[in-house]
Amino acid sequence: MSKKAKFDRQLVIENATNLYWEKGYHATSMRNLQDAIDMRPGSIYAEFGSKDGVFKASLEHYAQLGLAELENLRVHSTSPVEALKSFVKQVVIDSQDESPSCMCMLAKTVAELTDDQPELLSVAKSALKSVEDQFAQLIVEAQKKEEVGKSKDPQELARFLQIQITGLRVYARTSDDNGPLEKMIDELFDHHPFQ
Amino acid sequence: MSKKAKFDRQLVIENATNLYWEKGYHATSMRNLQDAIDMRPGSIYAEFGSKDGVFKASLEHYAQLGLAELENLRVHSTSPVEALKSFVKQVVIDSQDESPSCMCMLAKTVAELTDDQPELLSVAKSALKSVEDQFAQLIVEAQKKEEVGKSKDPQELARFLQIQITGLRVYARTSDDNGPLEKMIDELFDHHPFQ
DNA sequence: TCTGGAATTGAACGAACGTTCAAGATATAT
DNA sequence: ATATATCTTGAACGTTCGTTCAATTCCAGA
Repeated sequence: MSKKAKFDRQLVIENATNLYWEKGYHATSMRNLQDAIDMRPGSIYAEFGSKDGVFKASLEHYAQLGLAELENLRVHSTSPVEALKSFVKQVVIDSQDESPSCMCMLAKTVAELTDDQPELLSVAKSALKSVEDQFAQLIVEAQKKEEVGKSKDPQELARFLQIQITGLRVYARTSDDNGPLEKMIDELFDHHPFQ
Repeated sequence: MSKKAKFDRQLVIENATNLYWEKGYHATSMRNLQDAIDMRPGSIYAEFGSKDGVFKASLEHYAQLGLAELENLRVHSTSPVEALKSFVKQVVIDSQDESPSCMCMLAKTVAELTDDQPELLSVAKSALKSVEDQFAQLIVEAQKKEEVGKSKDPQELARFLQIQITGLRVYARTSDDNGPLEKMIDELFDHHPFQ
């Protein structure tokens, strides 16, 4: 019965994500959002409830993007370690030109928001945790293939990787020379704690 | 001749820094600031020119704080490497309870701001660079004392350290278990690229 | 073809934003 | 004691904020 919504929810969330990713939560206004997703306030509030609602949907979409990309690299690589290395290079190096921000949107959110926004904060934190868990799974696979020593704790290595990525991405934002970054990533998996 | 300003500029900047450090640039309003530093708009604008002016002064004050702390650890340690390790532990572990935010204010700023605020961004970036340069100096000292191999590039190690700190601090914000962090910091200087 | 219900629109709301400035207060020099 | 240069105050400015909602548009089912 009656009318069907005419906007494409997936596309709307994509556009919202790109805007929030670039500008961050506080610097993005509802009017910026209205322009970016081409919806009027009434429709936005009917669909998402609030500015926070759109942001939450964006965070979740962003996390899915990352997990999907990781999965994509996994199935297209023979080696789990190579998949991880490609992922790191992609987010640290390639994202500088191709993405709304060279920062990880989740890290950016965790850095920006305070406990005034507990729900958004917790969405970002647990999304980071899921990515870390996927890293750990890939490391388990790597151990099965003897690419990583079996005495290593996968969760520990995954945490290490997460920390490297965050540090590298922030650093990438402060510098315009990618040379050192490439080199650091190449060496990442060749030394402690990986080897 | 005539009247002297009655507010304590140093104290005002300290309070402003703590507020901006906690909430970030965009989430801090001039009215928040007025309360935190106990000044009325007229006086603030006479002294700092704008919200950006206060923020810039805060960034510079924050950077000086960090450099001073590093210097303090240097003169009170026999070993440069120990000074660096203490610094890392202080900013990553201790800052969680004692500071307005467990994030580095400079990294937080670099992550939050876009090129819409080129001057503030560049202040934050170059402050990060000065800290990195101080790290490098300490590493040169460490090399003289044979605590670090002389074949290593001090600037490279300094960059590595900067990246570790940033990564660790963001991670600290996502997790409430400091155990892994302590361990990672302890191991930081015992492996590649330091050894 | 008509109609009922859902989706869309955009003007409008009160609040808060960064900033200005005239009026008042105050310390110094004479 | 008075004059004056400077600092302080806080009301007010125009703008933008997140959000609401009555009016309108639109389409599926009869």
